[in-house]
Amino acid sequence: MQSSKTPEEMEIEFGQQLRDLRLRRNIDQRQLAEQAGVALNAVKNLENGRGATLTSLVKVLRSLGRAGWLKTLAPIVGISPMQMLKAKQPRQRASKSKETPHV
Amino acid sequence: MQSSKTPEEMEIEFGQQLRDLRLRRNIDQRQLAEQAGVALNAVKNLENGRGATLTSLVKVLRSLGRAGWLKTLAPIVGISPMQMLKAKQPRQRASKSKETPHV
DNA sequence: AACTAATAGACTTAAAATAGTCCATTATTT
DNA sequence: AAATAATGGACTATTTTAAGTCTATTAGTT
Repeated sequence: MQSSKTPEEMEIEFGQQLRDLRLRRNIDQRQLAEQAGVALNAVKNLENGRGATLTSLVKVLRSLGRAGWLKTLAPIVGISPMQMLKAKQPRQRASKSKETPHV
Repeated sequence: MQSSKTPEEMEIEFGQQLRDLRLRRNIDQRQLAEQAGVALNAVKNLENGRGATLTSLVKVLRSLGRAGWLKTLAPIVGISPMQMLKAKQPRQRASKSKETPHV
């Protein structure tokens, strides 16, 4: 079942997590902004889900020591060593026959 | 050891993961943009790490079925049931004594 | 209870992203 | 190998965010 949260709600909840991480380090928004190299307003926007850029997010995550999280988006789908031998080079573009897999 | 990648590099690698997810579903950028409710350019920006908004990212993630990933940023730090009883309400602001924990 | 400091919100200007369109390039198909 | 379709890149106008500053509120301290 899809949680059917709106993008706005999701941004707010996401911001709460960012705040959580910051508070665990016990630094205020101003300090975080400084360390991350963004404006105080950028941090406010992120934590309150009021709209932000991916760049601001990345800088803040680095500053919070959670940059590694960004690498966990697309988990590797492992294939057996035997199959690996005859594995084709991965697609670089979507193929013509539409609507296929649904992973 | 910090990977010391620049924010720019990180955005590019992140975009490659987004592309990966899209290709697993075998849909093209145009289809993804439509489904997500963003412009084709927004998808291009995301996948090529050329700058994007958090809103665009959230919409695209939803469309790719990876909205749940957004909830995994700040893992819960569990405490024992006994300690839970006397647990104070969590901080809502950073405290005065600066530079403390380093989680 | 009074004080202090962290955060929210509004405002302005500059910078950046979105949306829409067109053309060039290149992977994939046939 | 030729045809087709997916993607990259550039461009313009519009919208959104960043950055900087100020004020109001309120959590946390003393």
